[in-house]
Amino acid sequence: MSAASSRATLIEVAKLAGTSKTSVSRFFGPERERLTPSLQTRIANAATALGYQPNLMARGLKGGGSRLLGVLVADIRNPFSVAVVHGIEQAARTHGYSLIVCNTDNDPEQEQQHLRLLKSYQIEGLIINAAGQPEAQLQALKHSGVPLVLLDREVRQLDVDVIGLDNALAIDMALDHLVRQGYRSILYASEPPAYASTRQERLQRFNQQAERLGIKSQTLILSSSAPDFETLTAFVEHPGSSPGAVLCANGNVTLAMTRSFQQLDITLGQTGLMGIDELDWCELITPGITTLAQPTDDIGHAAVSCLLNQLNGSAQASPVRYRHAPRLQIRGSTTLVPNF
Amino acid sequence: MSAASSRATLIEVAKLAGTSKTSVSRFFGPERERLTPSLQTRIANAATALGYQPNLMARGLKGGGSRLLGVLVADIRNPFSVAVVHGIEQAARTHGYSLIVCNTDNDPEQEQQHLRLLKSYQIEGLIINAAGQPEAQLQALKHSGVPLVLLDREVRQLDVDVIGLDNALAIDMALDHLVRQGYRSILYASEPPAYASTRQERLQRFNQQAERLGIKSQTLILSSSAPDFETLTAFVEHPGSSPGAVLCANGNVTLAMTRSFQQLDITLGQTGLMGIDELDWCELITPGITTLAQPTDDIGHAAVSCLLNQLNGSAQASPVRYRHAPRLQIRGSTTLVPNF
DNA sequence: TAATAAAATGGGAACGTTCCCAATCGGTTT
DNA sequence: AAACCGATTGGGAACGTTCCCATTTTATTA
Repeated sequence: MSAASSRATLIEVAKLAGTSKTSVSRFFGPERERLTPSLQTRIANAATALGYQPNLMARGLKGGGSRLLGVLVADIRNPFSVAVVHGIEQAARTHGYSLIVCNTDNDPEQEQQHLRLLKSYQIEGLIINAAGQPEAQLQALKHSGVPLVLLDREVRQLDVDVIGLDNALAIDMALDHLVRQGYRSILYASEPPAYASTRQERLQRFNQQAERLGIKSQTLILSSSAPDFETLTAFVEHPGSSPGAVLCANGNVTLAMTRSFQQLDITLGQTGLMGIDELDWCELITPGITTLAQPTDDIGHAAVSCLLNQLNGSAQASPVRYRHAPRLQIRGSTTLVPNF
Repeated sequence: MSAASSRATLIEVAKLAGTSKTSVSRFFGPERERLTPSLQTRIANAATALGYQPNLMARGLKGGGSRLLGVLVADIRNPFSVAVVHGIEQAARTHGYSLIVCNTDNDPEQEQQHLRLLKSYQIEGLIINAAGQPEAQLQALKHSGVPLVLLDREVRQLDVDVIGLDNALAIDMALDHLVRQGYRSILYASEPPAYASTRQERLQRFNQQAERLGIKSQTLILSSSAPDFETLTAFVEHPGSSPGAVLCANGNVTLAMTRSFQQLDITLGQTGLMGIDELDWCELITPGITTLAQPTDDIGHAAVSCLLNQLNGSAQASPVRYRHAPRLQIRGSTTLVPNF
């Protein structure tokens, strides 16, 4: 019995329950109600007696659906990504789906590889936070009928639903807050915008709005190697006629900038610091770092329901672009204190 | 061609290549070398022409192995867990395996559910960071021939390989460091030790070694609700005849304690603070928090090779208990500075 | 009560692979 | 040149499920 526990099959259950495989199959599918109550209990008993677990591989093979969703994340060690995956997992579970989570470490090469793999597993849907521009592969997937949702980052020339932050709103909220707090010169720090639509959108909106609001603005693109102390020092020492603040495009940048502030001994608040993405430690850096928190669970849930909508055929003709609003978390790093 | 791209099957490739399904199957399996070079190229051409991708569901069904590993994590939002999963993913990928990652949110109920599910997917191995004590289910899995590896936490009465930190060594290193820095009274802060063997081991070793070293010691079990300010205040104000330090059992505790230190306005260093688990922000809290970093990638890799060993039949008779050494990262929070 | 409709159940094929075994194809040896 | 051997190739069954369709049972109507 012990070794057989993994082997209990539909047919064995049927035999024990004195019925046919078809009925047992129905019992475990959506047609359970079509079965006579007495048959239902007989099957239920037999199944539990044998410790039967449907073989999802077999089901996936015959077209009953694999009940698997693919999740392709660009950087699994990014807390934002993990938080979203957490949301996805919750939502998926309540709908009876499991996740194959793949991490590309921001490497387009690995991304291609993983995409091929996910296809092999007959996933019923794919949520992808693209690292490169895997346009061709995704197009192929889409054409072969696999529902697709882009997470956070768009892919050029690919007409599928996108779920993420309302980047324009986020930048507007940030600028509004900073201006309201008295900062008049703003340095926008971002990772290189190439290949990540989110970075481009935010950067573009920043430039646009800064001009519209008549703010003295400047941009700093972080290289992956050494921090750019010169630019930062120059900005802090000559913020123009009024106090300056640094706005960080995402959590990684906030981390890097906080480090730089400390190394250059820049006082938080006196020079403002604000970041998109909420992190555990933002409240711990005295006097606290102001952030725009993304509703990560909501984003995850939205991604899943988007997928399920497509699965149920109730897909929109034109792709949806679902943009979530951030939540402003005000802390000391954007409070201009008199210089003692 | 577009809609057919997902449908290209072994047989179609065989037909195009003018050969049999068996040969094509061999081409994609470990027996490729048995094929004539000319046949190999013919098949390769046909396969790429059709964009063929093996259907892993079918393979999993027929006993060729699902090439899937299950990973069951207790808390996916814990940076330590994510880091280990990252290591697991790397190692798994190089061996041609993919991951089904499930998160239990520390809920034994969900754990049971996920275990059932993973079994359904015919996973070839399971790496589990247990939330509860799912002894029965794991025993059953083991008996049905699925290789098992416990991550970080043991499960009672279950004889399988365990991979994790060398907890005794970690505590010893921490105490050694703290004593060397001049702290003579130590408060050990931990989450409730029930159901998490790691917590028990560390706590036990702490008590044991503190006594052996003749250190004034005390224990604080964090409740999940409100922080225990009284105990902490009392400890800081009456550390006995000499300076006191707080040792945190893991990253979560370090976070909670850092928060408490700030709220109670306790000066880091003057009262020591040290934690097991390295976190992004530990260097950012002035003057930096001393930690014991776990070699997370190594742990992930070890877990996978452990699994593969079992798969290759070269399993040890008695389970291995693989304990990794932490790395001491010294920062200002454990440097006793004169009180100005 | 017979005829008919509706509901419940069962048998068989199919999904795309792997594996076992049989068949064929080279080249050697006598 | 006949016979043989190893290497290479191919045909068919099997894996556990779902789905289509045929069959049986039950309920409804005339």
